[in-house]
Amino acid sequence: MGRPTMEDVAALAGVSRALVSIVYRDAPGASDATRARVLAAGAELGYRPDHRARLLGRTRTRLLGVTFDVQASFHGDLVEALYTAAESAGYDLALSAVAPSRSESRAVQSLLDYRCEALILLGPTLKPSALAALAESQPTVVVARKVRAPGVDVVRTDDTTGSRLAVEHLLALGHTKIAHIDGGKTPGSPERRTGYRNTMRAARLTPLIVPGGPTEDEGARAAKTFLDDAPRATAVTVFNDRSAVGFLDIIRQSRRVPDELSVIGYDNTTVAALSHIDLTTIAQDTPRLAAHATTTALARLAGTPTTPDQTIPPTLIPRTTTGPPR
Amino acid sequence: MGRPTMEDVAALAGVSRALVSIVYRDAPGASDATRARVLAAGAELGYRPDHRARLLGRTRTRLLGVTFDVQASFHGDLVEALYTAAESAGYDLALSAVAPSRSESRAVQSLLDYRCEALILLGPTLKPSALAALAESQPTVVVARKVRAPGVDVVRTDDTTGSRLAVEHLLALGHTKIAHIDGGKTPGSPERRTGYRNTMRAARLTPLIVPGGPTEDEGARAAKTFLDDAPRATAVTVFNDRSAVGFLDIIRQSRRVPDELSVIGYDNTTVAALSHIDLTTIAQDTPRLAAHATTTALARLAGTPTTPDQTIPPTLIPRTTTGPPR
DNA sequence: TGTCGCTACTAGAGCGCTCTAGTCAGATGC
DNA sequence: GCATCTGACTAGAGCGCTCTAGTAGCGACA
Repeated sequence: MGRPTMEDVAALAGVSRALVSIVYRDAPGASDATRARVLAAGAELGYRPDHRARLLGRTRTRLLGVTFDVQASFHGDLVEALYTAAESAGYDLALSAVAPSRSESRAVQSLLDYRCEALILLGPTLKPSALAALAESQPTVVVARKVRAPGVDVVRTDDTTGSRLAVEHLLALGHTKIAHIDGGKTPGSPERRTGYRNTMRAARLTPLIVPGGPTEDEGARAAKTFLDDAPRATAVTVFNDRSAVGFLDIIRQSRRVPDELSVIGYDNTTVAALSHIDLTTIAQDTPRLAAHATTTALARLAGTPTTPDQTIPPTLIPRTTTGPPR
Repeated sequence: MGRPTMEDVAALAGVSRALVSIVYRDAPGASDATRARVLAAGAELGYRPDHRARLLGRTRTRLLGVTFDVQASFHGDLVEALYTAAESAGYDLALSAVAPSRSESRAVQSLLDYRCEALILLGPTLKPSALAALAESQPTVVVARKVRAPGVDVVRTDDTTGSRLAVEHLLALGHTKIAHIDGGKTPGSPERRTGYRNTMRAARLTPLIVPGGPTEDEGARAAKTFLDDAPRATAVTVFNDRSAVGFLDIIRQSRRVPDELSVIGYDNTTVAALSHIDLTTIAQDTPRLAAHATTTALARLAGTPTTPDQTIPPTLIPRTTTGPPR
């Protein structure tokens, strides 16, 4: 027999199936008394509308497909924020995980099979051409990656501003000898480098960039280069938290942090927040990223023009790895 | 007009809708020639079966509902493994995230609305009574948490064995003075403590347990207690990786690791694998956990008797925080 | 030649909803 | 008193599939 259907509720309440539908959709056309009676009958039977049938019945699925990397904790934050954003727009989320053994195109296909109205891809690695192809059949929003693909909307953090915030924080503390450990050719690295350089120049200071990369190891390696290249620097902005953690691990052997050296990371990962690391960092504004992604997808759906590349300003999270110079 | 339907494919291939269904379900009853012709027509139209309609049409949804914590990277591993396990059983996964702003019961309800055949809950925090209630309407498997609730199957790592492995690794390296930093009243803590104690006793050694907890801070605090209580210990097994990382951070100020002190964590988190931490640890066998969870759910579905509490042995991941005593 | 058995296919009734196009009282207007 | 309107409710046709029951065609066998 399985779970109760709308028919069962209708029979118990002594009304038609259609009326039950009206009540459960919260649509106009039922008196308050009947409404209450139907809901009571539904509750008694433990009725819950079948989502599949509901989706099939109406033209619009009110479903937003989201792909995310199962390992990226930043994606976790975004998914949470997307739930909130989608819900307030009356949409539901269909999640599809990307993992080493589950490719992104696989994940996307399964979302399409559910007839999601739009796609929100978190940090996708698909080629621009593949993204453009997806965008042809439904609105496609890329979050947290800078890509140019026709028809694809991008919502990302303004990394140039992020870097500027980091440098300005250090300037405000009184630092003048500020170096930057860069992220090599990682996405986002050019923007963060530019933000650093521009802010330094605006303050009439000399930028000093140490080559680095996105991992702890590269941060650790950069620490050695840093000691040689910029021994007199009193502060450093690092490409990201992971790199900063590796950097700190080495640098602490010869410098007290923050007394002798202030360090800022980027991303506000959970590792940065660990009490024994307690890294000052730049946080991406996940609720706004999520809200903009949702709004953009819905705007496309509605045929409203969208801004294809939106940047959201990040914020500084001051912790204990930064302080005034000695 | 939207996406092509089965009807469109049928028309193009010059066959009935039912035949197209047969072909796409890979069911017997179509000649090879027709099969090819139908698939060609489908490909030409870019047809993909509508998942919702497919689910509605058949009695069984072949859908496994999974709740997971969006922040727990361990859950990420499990989700990946579950995709693999479910797929080989011909099932698909419906994911529902649990987050601070999205309660577990919320997540479960949305899975039920999709008429999942069974529920797989990763580290759920629901009360046993709530779990039992869920188990009444469909198979419910709890992964990575020890709970006793009628009708609920549990699949978890054998933590006693995990602790034993840790101690045996240290014994094999030649250690005899081995302490344990425990996890307080965290789930799993009693089992891990027991495993440590039993293995020590079996080796005719005196167990020494230092109170601790699951976080970095508690690990760091335990490090101070440890230096007072067990100054002569040459090795220590810590409740989990997070605690071990905090412990290491403090202990390294007075002891060289592993020369003067060997340290083992538990969980094999990504943090443990970071090259500058490189923590020897105990890894949970996620593929097997996932496989057992899936198998158990399907067995319940089939009416086969299940083992309500299954434990999977973990494995030791040797890294550089352990070595022979000086 | 009749009928049995097969394979290859089709017709059509669901699945559990949504939603358009009604019906049918009873209130309102003139 | 009659047409008109409105609010409350129902009938029934989909949505895009699955799946059971059934048919058509054909070779085999007695």
